[in-house]
Amino acid sequence: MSRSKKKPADSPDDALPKAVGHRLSLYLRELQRLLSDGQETTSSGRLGQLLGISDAQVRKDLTYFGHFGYPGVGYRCDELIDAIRRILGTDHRWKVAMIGVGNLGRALLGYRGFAQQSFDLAAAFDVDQSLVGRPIDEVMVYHLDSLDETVRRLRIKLAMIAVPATAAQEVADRLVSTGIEGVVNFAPVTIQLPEGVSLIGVDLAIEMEQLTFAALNRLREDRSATDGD
Amino acid sequence: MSRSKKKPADSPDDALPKAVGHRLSLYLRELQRLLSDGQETTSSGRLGQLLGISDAQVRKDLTYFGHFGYPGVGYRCDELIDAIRRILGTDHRWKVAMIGVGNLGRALLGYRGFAQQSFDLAAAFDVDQSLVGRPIDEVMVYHLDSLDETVRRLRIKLAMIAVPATAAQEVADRLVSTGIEGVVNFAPVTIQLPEGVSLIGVDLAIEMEQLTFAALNRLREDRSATDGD
DNA sequence: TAGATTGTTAATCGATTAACAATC
DNA sequence: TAGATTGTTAATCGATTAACAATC
Repeated sequence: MSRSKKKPADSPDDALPKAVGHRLSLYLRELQRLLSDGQETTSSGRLGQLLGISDAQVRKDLTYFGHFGYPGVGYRCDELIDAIRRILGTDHRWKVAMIGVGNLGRALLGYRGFAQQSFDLAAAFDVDQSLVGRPIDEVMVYHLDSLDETVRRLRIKLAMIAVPATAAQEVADRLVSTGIEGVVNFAPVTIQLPEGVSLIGVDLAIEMEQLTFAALNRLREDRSATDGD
Repeated sequence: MSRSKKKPADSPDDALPKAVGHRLSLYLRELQRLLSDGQETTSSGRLGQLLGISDAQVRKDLTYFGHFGYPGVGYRCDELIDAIRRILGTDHRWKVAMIGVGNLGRALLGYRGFAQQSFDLAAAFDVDQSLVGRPIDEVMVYHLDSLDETVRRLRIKLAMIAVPATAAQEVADRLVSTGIEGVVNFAPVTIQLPEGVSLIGVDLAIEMEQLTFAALNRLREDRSATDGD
């Protein structure tokens, strides 16, 4: 029997509920801000208040992977930051490839927020020969033909797809064959990946749609609340 | 009594479950692709397959706001597209303001995907005088000081925040006072808005963290699946 | 008609919240 | 000690799935 009934505090044996992941990132961002504001400790109540969720939710999320709190006191920001980074996998750095150096890809190459959270843009790729061979924001641009060779040589494990929708699936397939571990797809199209590769889709037009949907939904709520009286 | 027990087919009186909104956008994107590929009809099974969700889920989502299907046949793509756009609010166009014309803001001004889904970038704002007064990608750049006046004059209802994290909350507050209806925040910080304004947060570093989290979670799953045997 | 697929109900599953003893 | 806050259990809530009669 290689395993006890209770999980060890800091290396969970079971997958965490899906919804927890995103909140962990929000906790981390908030904790980093609190710490840089000079706050040494905080509480589930405070954290929940800042993020608009309940204190019980915060504590529950954190207990999935250990016991970091001090009853009567709260949590030490630095300890909790370290713990969450371990869970998210950002306690070490990751190399990232950018595929597509058009409008959006170029902007993302210049975004400093990635490096701050342990992601290093290690290479960019495009089919436009006029872009190849020259760095953009200190990231070298390679021809897409060298994708497999370059990704393997530099040991890149993650990629962002910022190519036109029509090319996204083919690029994704080529990335998979390099042995990549995860992909963020910015192209406005659903792509299919095999089981073993993580996929996050970010569609900017869809985010805007969620805004108008929420605005209309608010009207629908109001209507049903005041209706029938 | 102004209302029957059953909801009318195409104008729901109750707010839709939160999780449904995002899937509606995915259905819409897929339907538009199917239609442009010449598919006149599709089915819940096919749609679910393309998006990796169950056929029951698709049908359930669609029945929240009506009966569009033809038993034995499926759904007409064009009808369903129209219906979903009505629900999302993209059956008419929306004017959008971009606040912050740095790296990211500029890239977003050039993104054609917004216009395709009914969002028109109507004005951009920055504090950098050297940018003010000249259009970028056909969008005029105004000084942030004229935010209130310009947003009201152009009847802009939505905004994107692409300013540094430290300025995001103040910009958000100023937007609220113009009477804006919704905001997408690209700054990596939590901002607080009053009840009546919709807020979507898009943090690109957090999306990357979700990728590494998912990759590690996969390992945790495998470990617990093969463990204890 | 036989085959396909919807709309809908009931059962299941998972996630959130409330409550409180244990702890500092 | 009194006050604050954790970790955890049980109750609640909401979302997903399975199943199937109704329909074309």
